[in-house]
Amino acid sequence: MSPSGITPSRWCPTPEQVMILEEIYRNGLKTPNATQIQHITSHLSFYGKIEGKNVFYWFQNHKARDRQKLRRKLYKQLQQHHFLMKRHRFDEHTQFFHYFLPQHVPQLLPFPSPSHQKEGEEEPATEVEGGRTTWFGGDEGTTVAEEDGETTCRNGTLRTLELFPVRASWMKEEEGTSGNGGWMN
Amino acid sequence: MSPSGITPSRWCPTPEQVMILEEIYRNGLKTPNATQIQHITSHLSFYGKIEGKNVFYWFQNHKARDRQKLRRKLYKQLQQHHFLMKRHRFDEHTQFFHYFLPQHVPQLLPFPSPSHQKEGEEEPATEVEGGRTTWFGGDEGTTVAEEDGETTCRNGTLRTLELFPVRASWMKEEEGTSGNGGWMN
DNA sequence: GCAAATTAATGATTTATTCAAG
DNA sequence: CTTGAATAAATCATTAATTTGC
Repeated sequence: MSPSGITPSRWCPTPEQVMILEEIYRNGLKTPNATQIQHITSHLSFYGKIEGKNVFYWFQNHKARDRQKLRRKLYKQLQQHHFLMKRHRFDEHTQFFHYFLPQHVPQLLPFPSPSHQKEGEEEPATEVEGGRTTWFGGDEGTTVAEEDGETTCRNGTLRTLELFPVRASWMKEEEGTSGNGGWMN
Repeated sequence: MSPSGITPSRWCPTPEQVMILEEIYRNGLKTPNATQIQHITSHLSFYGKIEGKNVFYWFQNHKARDRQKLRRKLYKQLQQHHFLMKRHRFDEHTQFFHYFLPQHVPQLLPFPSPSHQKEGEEEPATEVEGGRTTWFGGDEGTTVAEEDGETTCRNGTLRTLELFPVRASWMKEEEGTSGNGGWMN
C-alpha cells in the first residue's frame, strides 16, 4: 500500500472532525445535501485533509449504524417481550424503573444466542461468549449484605483482593445492548 | 460518619467495590444490561451493602463523566484553533450559512456548566450562546423555500452558479443510491 | 490538632433526545 | 403526528476532602 510516498489509503478523520460531525448529526442533520456536504467539508478541512465523499460516507455510515444498533437493541428487547407490564408506582417515570420492569425472566434463557443476527444487520463479530458460567450465587439481586448497623462507608480494609472474573464472558457483551431484565426487585 | 443504626441516605461504595467497578468498566463494559447488573451486584455485595440501582447509576455516571472529561479536552483543542471564529467568506449568502453555521456550530460543545469549574479551566467567554436551534425555522426574510431537497429550484430562481449538481436522489433521504451527483472531487 | 467552613466528587433524579412503530 | 422505550445530558443533593482560624 501507499505506493507513492505517504498517501493514506483512506480518510483518517481527526478527533475534531469526528466530534464536529457527530455534533452536526446529533443536532438533526442526518442526510446533508450536496451544498451542506460541500460546506461541511470546507470547514472540516481546517482540521485535516478531507473531501466531500468522506463527509457523505460518514453520514451514510453513521446513520446506518445508528439504526442498526437501535434495531438490534429493540430485537433483544423483543426476545423478552412478555414482561412488558405496566406497574404504577410513584417512581415509574424514573430511568431505572423502566430498566427493571421485567421480573426474573432473563434468567429463563441464559442469554441471547450468540448467533441471533437479524437479517442483514450485523457487523458485531463478537467473540463468542464461552460458557455462561452462572458463577453468581442465589443472591437474587438487591441488598445482600447484612444490616449490622455499621454503615461501612469506605471501610479502609483495602487489601489485594482477587477480582472476580472481570473479563468474563458476560462482560464482553456489546455496549448499548442494555436489555432490561429484572435486576431490581 | 454515620453512627450505628443510622441509614446513610445514599450508597457509599467500599474501595473494593469501586475498584471492581472500575476494572469492569475499563475492560469494556460501559452499559451493563439487567442481567449483568444483577451479577455485578450480587458479587459486590460481598464487600458491602449494595443494590442493583447503585450499580446502574454508577455506570451511568461513570460513562457520562468520562464523556464529559473527553469532551472538555477536545473543547480546549477546538478552542485553540479558533474554530468558532473562523468563517468562510463565501458562506454568508448561502443556505448553509443561514441554517447551519451561526446558530449551531457555537454550541457544538456544551462545555461544562459555568457554575462549577472543575479543574481550573477558565470560561472561554464566547458570547455566542443564546441562539436556540432554529434549524428549519425560517420565519423571516429567509423564507425562500423549504430548503431541504431541491434547493432554490422552486421558482426557477437559480441565483448563483451551482457548485454542485443539486438534484441527485441521495439528497432526499435515500441512501440506497450510490451514484453521486458529481460532488465528489 | 480540631472542627467549622469551603470546595470537590459523586450518588441519585429529572429532563431532553432519539429512533421507530402505530 | 403521536407515543413508547431507552438513555444521554443536565441537574440536584449529599458525602468526602480540603482549607482555614484558632
